[in-house]
Amino acid sequence: MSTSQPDTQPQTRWLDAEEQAAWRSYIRATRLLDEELRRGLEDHGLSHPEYEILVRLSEAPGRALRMSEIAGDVVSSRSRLTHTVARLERDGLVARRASSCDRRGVECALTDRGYALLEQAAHTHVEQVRTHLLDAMSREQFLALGRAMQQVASALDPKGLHRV
Amino acid sequence: MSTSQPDTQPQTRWLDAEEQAAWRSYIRATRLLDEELRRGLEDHGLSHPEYEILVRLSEAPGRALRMSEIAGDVVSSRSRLTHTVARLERDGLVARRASSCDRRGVECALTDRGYALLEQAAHTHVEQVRTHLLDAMSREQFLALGRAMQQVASALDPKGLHRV
DNA sequence: TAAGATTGAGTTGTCAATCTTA
DNA sequence: TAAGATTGACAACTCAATCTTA
Repeated sequence: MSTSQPDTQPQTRWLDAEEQAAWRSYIRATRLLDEELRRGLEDHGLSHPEYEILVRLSEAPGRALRMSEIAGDVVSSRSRLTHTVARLERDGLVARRASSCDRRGVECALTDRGYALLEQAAHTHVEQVRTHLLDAMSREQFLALGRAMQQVASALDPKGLHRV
Repeated sequence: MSTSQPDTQPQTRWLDAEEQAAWRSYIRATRLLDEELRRGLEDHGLSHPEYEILVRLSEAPGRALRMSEIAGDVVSSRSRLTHTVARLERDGLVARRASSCDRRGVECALTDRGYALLEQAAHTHVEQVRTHLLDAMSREQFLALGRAMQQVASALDPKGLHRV
């Protein structure tokens, strides 16, 4: 859409040429990177959302988390998380059990098989992140990018809860 | 996955703590922003991929492009583009016709209805981009982010072709 | 009444196979 | 043979409705 038109609708703050170029670079790079990472994980039979769930579980005490905690961590709707975890469970990578404290809740635990697969996938994945993101810029640029994105995340989800 | 383990597999360059934090901020912010933008466009009956296709068409001479050009622009597989454009055509937002020069090709043109819808959706969308991305950081931060992402895009797709 | 989680129906995306023309 | 584009089968995601317990 044009960036500097007279603006018949009220108060739309269009992007100027530089902002627009930056925005398009952002969109294009995120799309290309997503695609690249998807292909890397595909070789291990994992989608990116699935991979991230396994990562969070691997870092949790007892390698287990409640469904709602995972959903907040990986920015997923509860519904999507249920479907995704159902697949992971079908493949024997995680196991679900009723939560001990809150009987409405469900705990999801990483299996040994899940951990083993994650160990393999992580090599590929981290190497890809480094190659395509870190190696494309200076360390300082990357850390600055991280700070900027942290600000974005905080503004969109101040409590880190990611309510859906 | 852990960031500094002994590394039994060869030559995996793990992320250090700062790099890892930056990477997670990036992932989290992009997920949250995607979600937010999706909801904004939903009110206009458009997905983000659909919106981007309409934008590219609106900027093209004659408001028309070949399918393969669109695919490169918006980083989509040909197959996905065909499905998406089929939906846009069903809704009367674009129209396809055989390419004049190359009879293998197909041209896709924005309809008046498509342009009108885009004009409306663009207000919402641009306002969201500004609110959630631009307003979350300084202008210089944002332009720096754009430069970094431009480097990433160039590395992933040097010719700007996005071969799938 | 609300929170945690799941379900099923419909939509969108992926992959491999196919068709047409260069 | 290869490039442009499409197709259909299958997988993943979204939304609204449902079920259970707090």
